[in-house]
Amino acid sequence: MLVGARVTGVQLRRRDIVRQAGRVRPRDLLNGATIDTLARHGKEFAIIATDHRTLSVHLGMSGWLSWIGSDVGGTNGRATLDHVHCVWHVKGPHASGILRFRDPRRFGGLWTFLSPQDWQLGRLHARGPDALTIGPQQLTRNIRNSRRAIKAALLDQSVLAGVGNIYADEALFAAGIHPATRAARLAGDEARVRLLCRHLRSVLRRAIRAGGSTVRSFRGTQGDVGMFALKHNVYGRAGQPCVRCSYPLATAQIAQRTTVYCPHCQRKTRKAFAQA
DNA sequence: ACCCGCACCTGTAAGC
DNA sequence: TGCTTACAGGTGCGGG
Repeated sequence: MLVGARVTGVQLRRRDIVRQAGRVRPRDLLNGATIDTLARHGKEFAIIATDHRTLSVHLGMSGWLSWIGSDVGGTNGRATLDHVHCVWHVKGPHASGILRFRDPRRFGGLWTFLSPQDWQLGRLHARGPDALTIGPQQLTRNIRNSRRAIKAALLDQSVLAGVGNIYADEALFAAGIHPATRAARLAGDEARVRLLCRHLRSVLRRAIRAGGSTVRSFRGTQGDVGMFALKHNVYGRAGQPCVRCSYPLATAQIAQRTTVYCPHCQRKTRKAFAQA
């Protein structure tokens, strides 16, 4: 809906959601631009204009981009303007409508750049490879000198970009890896790193296909809930029986985040797993 | 160099 | 009902 369309108006309702010093002009927020492409790396998204102006968006914990097509008076049309920090009016050959950035907690934000290269330099330089494409060799290289828990490493966006608390827990469960396993120790086990990479990709792909994980407030651009939470095997299921072995799922705090895992299916070493 | 702990926000649900 | 507390999808920074 956005690609090929022209931004005919921008309304910034809350200045400090744009993470930039000094004045923010409408043109910084793509006013007047024609949208050329959309890009994403990890959890960061960008709208790139034909004149190379680039606006990047991070949703943080509670951010939401919503689309209200002017042709449908959908339910989003009556949605509240509470915590809507920026509004774009868009006219295009395929669709016209209103894009809104809403973020109650304001952990998310907008970043403005003159080119996609500036976006790379300014925001992506410290990010690891995207979780959907990272290979076992790259992952091994990025964790082999780290003594922290593998869960903490997966949450570190400079190791790999795109995995958060939900999908870290889900991927570790799928791969049968204990979340507290030392990253460097795991790096020494080629087979298990390969397994982890495969499951990271598969969990993320399936979650995207299901429209994401709605735990409480998450919504897709059309206001729809994501159905992947129904498929969570561990996240949000502490105390409930493991789907694989029925043993009650345990919780731990790792990197200050609630971590849910199966103490039976996720052993720290393959040896222990084999002995079980 | 690495990584922990906390701060940054608001909304919601549970407990009393 | 109303007040208090705990917790939630993320990241950036100070400092140990």
